[in-house]
Amino acid sequence: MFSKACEYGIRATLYIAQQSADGKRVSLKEIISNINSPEAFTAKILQQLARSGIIHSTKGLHGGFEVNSEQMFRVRLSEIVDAIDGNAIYNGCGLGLERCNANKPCPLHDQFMVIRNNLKQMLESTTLNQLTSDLVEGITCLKR
Amino acid sequence: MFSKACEYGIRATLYIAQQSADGKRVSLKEIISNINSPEAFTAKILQQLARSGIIHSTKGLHGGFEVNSEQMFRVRLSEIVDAIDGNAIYNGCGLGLERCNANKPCPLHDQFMVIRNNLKQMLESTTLNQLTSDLVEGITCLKR
DNA sequence: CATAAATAAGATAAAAAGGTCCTTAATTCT
DNA sequence: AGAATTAAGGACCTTTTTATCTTATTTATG
Repeated sequence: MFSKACEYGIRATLYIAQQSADGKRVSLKEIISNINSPEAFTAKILQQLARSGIIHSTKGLHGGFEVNSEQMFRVRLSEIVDAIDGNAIYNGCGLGLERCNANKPCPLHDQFMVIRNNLKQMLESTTLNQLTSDLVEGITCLKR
Repeated sequence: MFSKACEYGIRATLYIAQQSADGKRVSLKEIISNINSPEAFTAKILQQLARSGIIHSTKGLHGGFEVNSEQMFRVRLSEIVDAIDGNAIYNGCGLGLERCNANKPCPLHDQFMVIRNNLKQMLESTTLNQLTSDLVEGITCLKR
């Protein structure tokens, strides 16, 4: 469904958000050990997320990553997916046709439309904030 | 969503089914020109589909591919996807966790469950037969 | 039976995704 | 100022996916 980079990106962002909700800034090392992801690769993804305005990064001693309160409430999962995987998952044809639309649809056009719209709707309506509370309470987890 | 191989596999199978509904056996060259896919790569995928019992192949002069009537009514899209991409799209965790389940769910477990179940249900309930009539009538298409 | 037409199969190549390493830049503490 | 710590960035490597090339094998037909 998503690329590995996108999976790590979402998990990392949620971990950062969880800790930010607690007023804590976190380092790359702390992130990777809590989401179980490869260090250097995760660093690249975090750079990308920071450049996209999804998370905030600070260099130097006591630096690290955080999600400010504006981001906590504004950022939707769709924004992370767009930043890393692009919009092919919503816009592209499920069977790989270049120009597939209601006029000249592929045989699964309507069926895919329903599923993709559900996915799109879910990602666009879910904010970081909504997912952090269950994490904080230990109901959900980001590794294993 | 699906790999390129799977996209070509579904399109090829539907083209073969469409022609089989008309009593015609089709060659690799005819398939690729009608679904717009790379020749040698498509040949590999067709081998795999034939080994999996999804289509039937015949060697030699006047050979080619066809879908017999048993296959036409038995084969679901899910069977093609399973044969080429495996079941990760249904079974795997959306965020890439090894062991994600209702007891220790990832933050998107429930949301993904709904979407995946819809997809699974759609693929498992759709037969080749159901998709060929619209193709024959020119309502849907397999290239462009 | 030779030939042409067709798929099967194995080896190879190219491109993309996944991942690492090393140096640089920024910041803070002493 | 200098050392320590942290992220940023560029080059590089590895694996997987996508795709091709070459050589069998099969079969209908003149």
